[in-house]
Amino acid sequence: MKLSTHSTTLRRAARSLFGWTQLRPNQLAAMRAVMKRRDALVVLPTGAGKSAIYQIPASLIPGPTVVISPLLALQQDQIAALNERQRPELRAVRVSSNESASQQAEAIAEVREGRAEFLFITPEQLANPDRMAEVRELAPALVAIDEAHCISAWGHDFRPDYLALGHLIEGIGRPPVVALTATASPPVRDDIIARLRLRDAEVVVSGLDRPNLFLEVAHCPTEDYRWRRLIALLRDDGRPGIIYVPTRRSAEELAARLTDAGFPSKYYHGGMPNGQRNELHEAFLADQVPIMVATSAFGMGIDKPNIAWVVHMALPDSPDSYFQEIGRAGRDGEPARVLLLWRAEDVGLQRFFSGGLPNVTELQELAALVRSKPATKKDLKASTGLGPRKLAQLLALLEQVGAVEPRKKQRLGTPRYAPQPADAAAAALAEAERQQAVTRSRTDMMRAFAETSGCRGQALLAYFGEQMTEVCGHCDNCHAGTSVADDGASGPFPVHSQVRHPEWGPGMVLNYEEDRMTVLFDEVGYKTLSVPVVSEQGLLTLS
DNA sequence: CGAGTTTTTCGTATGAAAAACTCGGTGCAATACT
Repeated sequence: MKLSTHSTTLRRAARSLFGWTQLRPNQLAAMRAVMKRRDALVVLPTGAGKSAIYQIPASLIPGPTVVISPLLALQQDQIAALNERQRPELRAVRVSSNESASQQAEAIAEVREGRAEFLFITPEQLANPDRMAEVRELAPALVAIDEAHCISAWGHDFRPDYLALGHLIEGIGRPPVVALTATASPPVRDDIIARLRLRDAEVVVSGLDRPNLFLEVAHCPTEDYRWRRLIALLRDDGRPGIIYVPTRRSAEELAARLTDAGFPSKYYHGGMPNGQRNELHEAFLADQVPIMVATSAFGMGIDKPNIAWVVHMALPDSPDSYFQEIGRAGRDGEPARVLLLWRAEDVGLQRFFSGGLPNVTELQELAALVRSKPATKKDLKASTGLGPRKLAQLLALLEQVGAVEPRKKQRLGTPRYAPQPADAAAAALAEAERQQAVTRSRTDMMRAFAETSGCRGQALLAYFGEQMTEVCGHCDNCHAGTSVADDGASGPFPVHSQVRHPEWGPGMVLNYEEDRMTVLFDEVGYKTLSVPVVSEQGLLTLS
């Protein structure tokens, strides 16, 4: 039988390459999809041997593998881990702005000549047409997208090349694609599949519940109370942990204050020099920094098993970020605490981060400019005087509404049946409003999580599309006895069914909790509705 | 959006209150310097 042949081969390779005597059922299922050259989306908690899902099949499939990974520091760790094994079929190289031109050429040559299996690269590199052609020449047999949730989280404004990944993969010959992440709610999964243009993808999702994490939330009326709760935890648990703060300044101030108070701490944020960041990262992994006070920059690639607690000193922007950040605790399986200390005022900052709306006139002028003559970003920057950040945001929006498309030689042009600039600008603004509504509704969901008196494990997993029938038993509310068992609470529409609201348009039913239901609407984001009202007034219809 | 800081305002002068202003996350790559 062909399937079992793959299984045997995979098991053998796992033993020979990684010394593993067995593979978990989810790992094996995902690897088999890759062996069959099927596209796959894999959602597994970190530490569940996610990288091996592409690495083991890659070692067996003829032809190189392109690994698209978002952070250079993370790439470096992954490459080091592979090359440490000293196996030619696992050898990894990369091209990035960190390498000189000759180093880059050498890396490409190694892959071309079969001396290396893995080519690590960023979306930004692939967006360069020369680079894309070079990679296409290598005839990659597989593309792995690491930290695939970044597509959804970063595409819109932060790193726009993430939006174009589907296009970029087609540009290198469109081999089978395997996308991997530790966190992806059902809408995020849909977004990843759509943007990567995965075909008939095998979706592997494993249990997301983390029973050894004790989930705790405290509403803090004052800053002083927040501080005291933090100190109480630190006195209680001397093991290493991470404190997440919302701003760089608060990272520096809190680390100093804690150190003064007898809790030696370091701080970490994106505004620090790279060398210093690397040193701190390494020191933390090596148990030399007991307490790290950090912004969200301290995140991906922190694979430290003995993080015993994670505290949030403000409401995170979304359950997606929150889950990602608390997931770093307790990887060794030991009991770990996660504590969210929040104030209603925290929401203000998230509002700011969710950004202002673009100017319609600027959008229209930009659309007209590209229409008059295809231009590079550099040309557009010169002729509009817009900053690079803003320009990229406006262009991404115009591209999404079909008013701009990438052309050869880094140029941007107008598609054949593109809307007129005025219409394009209006559509782009509407798209920006929609994105903002969805982003803000995620913050609403985060706040709802903080305010619930029900089971937090259940609430969090429901957000990620997992329906728990029992209470989690490892959160403050379960402990206090206020969690209500979700006895298969259900309502008029099945979970994950598509519905339509007269005002909010189409949406997806996500879960039921007591007499409320959560629906994710395409246009306005997450909304919580009362089930009796929905039933009595016929608010929703199946679509 | 909102906290924190600076400037303006009132006019007996002082300093207190009001108003105005500023700042706030995540990283790639390439560029401009030493």
